[in-house]
Amino acid sequence: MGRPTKFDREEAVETAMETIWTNGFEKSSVKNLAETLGMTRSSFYNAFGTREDLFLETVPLYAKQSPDAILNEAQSGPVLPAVVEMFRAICRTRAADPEARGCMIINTICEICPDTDGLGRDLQNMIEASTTRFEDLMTHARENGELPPDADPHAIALALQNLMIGLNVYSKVQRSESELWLSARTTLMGLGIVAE
Amino acid sequence: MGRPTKFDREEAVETAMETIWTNGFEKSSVKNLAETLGMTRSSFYNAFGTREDLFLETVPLYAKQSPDAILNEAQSGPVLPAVVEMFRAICRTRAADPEARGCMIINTICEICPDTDGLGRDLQNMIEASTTRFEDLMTHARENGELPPDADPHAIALALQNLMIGLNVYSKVQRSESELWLSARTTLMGLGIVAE
DNA sequence: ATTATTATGTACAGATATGAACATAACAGC
DNA sequence: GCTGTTATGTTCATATCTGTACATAATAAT
Repeated sequence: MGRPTKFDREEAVETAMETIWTNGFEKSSVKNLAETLGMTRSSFYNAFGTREDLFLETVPLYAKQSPDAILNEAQSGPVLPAVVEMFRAICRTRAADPEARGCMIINTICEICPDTDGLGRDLQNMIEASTTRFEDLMTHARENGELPPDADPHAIALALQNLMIGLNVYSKVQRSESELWLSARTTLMGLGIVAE
Repeated sequence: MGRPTKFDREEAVETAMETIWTNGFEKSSVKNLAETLGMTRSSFYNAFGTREDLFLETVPLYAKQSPDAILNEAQSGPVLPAVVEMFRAICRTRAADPEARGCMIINTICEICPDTDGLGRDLQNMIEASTTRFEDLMTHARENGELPPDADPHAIALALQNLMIGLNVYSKVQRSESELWLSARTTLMGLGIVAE
């Protein structure tokens, strides 16, 4: 029913993600995006609604390939090695990116926050969810005996969240993987997440 | 000699700083800035050159009131308390800003980096200088006996630099001073910068 | 084939941006 | 008063961007 779309939506969302990731949200104008996607602005508005709508549609796709995705897999057994591996992956991935794009989500936060309503609110919620995930993992680790009984999961989670944000931004100017990892590892050692 | 300027340059630079800090570098167009400064674009170009030139002119002014300015004062005696006080000041200042603007320098890095030449290069150098300052302070602290002899000033400096970047960005979505400080304090305790 | 539905293309009207060219204004010094 | 110098104002030529409005094209269902 109705005229069929000339483009593949999934493909378009992925292209949009790459464009926004590379050029930033604000620089990715509707005109720019529509041209990149090979359609008129008219079709863009019709297919995706606002630019913010499309951005939100790219988020799950981005999340799938984000270094922190491994933390979403159900952990059986020790959790700290997975956390360490994630931070290692952040350092590796960000340093390996020749375009030094950092993290699309955190870049967008830098660009548009503060913004209590709309997209800014959504981004804020994503960070909150990430922090909660860290806290759950730390609580689990304490129950596991991976962390001492007097460890504070909430405090550690906040520190990890900050470390994660920092690395993704720092990687834009600090292009050495080993220096990034030294920064992360030193912090993680202090937090008792990595042993030696 | 020549027609006198109608505006006070220092005042104009400060206004420009506030504008860029609040709205971001990219959103501060020459038109926008010129209007805010009460002059035509023509006068703007004549007085300041490019937008990047003006930005660089605002940097020393920004640096003067930045929370990390206290680290530039020559330290006689213990250095770690000054470092702790600086991180406390970052949390306090960023949380107290009703506009949640974060740090002007780091915001601009997020916006325009990667960018190996031009303004991006300058910003990269600023971060490098900051890291070196941390490393000097940590070396000093080790000689002072404030840090153990086996402490690694370089590694700690990288961790502190990352913490600093993280806090300034995190503060845009985490608006609670106490949560920010808990994040920072937990990291600092792990690094042996703050005792209890 | 007609109809309803949806995608797409074109056009409008206005806002914003850039940088340069050129004229004009206001001063200092001779 | 004239001249050189610099700040400022005006205008030009373009380009980008936004959102909407309306026409057209291509399908599915009847």
